[in-house]
Amino acid sequence: MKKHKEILSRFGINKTQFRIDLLSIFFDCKSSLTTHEIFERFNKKINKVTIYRALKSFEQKGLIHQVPDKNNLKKYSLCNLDSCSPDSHNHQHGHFICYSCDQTFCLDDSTIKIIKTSSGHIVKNYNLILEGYCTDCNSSQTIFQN
Amino acid sequence: MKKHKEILSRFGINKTQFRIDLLSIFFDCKSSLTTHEIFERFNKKINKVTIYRALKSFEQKGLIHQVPDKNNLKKYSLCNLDSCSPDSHNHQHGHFICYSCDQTFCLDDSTIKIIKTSSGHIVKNYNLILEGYCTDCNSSQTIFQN
DNA sequence: TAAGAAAACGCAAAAGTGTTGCGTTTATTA
DNA sequence: TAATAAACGCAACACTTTTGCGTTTTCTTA
Ligand SMILES: [Mn+2]
Ligand SMILES: [Mn+2]
Ligand SMILES: [Zn+2]
Ligand SMILES: [Zn+2]
Repeated sequence: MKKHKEILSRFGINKTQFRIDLLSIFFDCKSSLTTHEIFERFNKKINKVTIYRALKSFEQKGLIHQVPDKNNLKKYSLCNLDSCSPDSHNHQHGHFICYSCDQTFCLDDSTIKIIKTSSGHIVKNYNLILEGYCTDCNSSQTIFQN
Repeated sequence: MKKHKEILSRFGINKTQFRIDLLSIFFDCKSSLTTHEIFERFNKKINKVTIYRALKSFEQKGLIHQVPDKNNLKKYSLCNLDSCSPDSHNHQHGHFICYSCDQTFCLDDSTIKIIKTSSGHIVKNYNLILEGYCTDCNSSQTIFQN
């Protein structure tokens, strides 16, 4: 799509077919993506090293950010492209991790409100991790409801 | 120490020398520990597999809990031994991760206050991650202060 | 639009973390 | 003290991620 090419240019990334497709996958994705999930979406036609390098580049340029994952995998979500750049990622939002499907969802500011009082440390960024059962898993597995 | 042996018994873990030492390391540690850091503290005299299995056991029995880590490593901190057990871990506290030294600190309840409004998900647990510069790193690297 | 430079790519190898199987040792229980 | 269970060391393995290098593609600019 035209928009995706324009974004890659703006963030200083060469417009290869793979990177255009990768960006559009992130735009379509409601939650977050692991390397393996991306590999699957390309029907294993792309080299995994290429995926790793693209993700690292996207992250450095401010397109995507890592999200917490219970299985210690690298997992990424699209940034707010207005507030992130090669210079700095600016994230003040929470993440929801589903016990059942392991997906990580970004939560927007309206979903959570945080009030923090002081400690001895200098806080530059924060991330609230909520754990539980996502809407999809909850509706299909009422056993977990209480 | 006597206290550590008593705790291991109470949580159903055999009192081997290594596990006694491991527990006391966790008691001494102000922040959190990776497998590698534990390996170093034993001067590489202990097999890494033994460390992995001890950590898994400690976690299952309710002695330690995993904490978030920027490098996707397994990292653990001591639990509040009054509120955690083999049956369930009960954590509602935040963690502070230092950009400079990578250490993860547990924050007690008085440090943070969280108010969360609803989303479509069912929340079972939460963990607030604060990022920035810890007191030690901050005092030695004033360049980061602003 | 045709070089030349820079970025991205594929393949192979390696590094790093964590797991599993199995025989042996150590601790607990009775 | 003998039987049982837990913990241990070693070797092998699985898996994710990184690095090196030569090739291909994209970008720049003249
Ligand atoms: Mn970002
Ligand atoms: Mn706990
Ligand atoms: Zn789910
Ligand atoms: Zn620090």
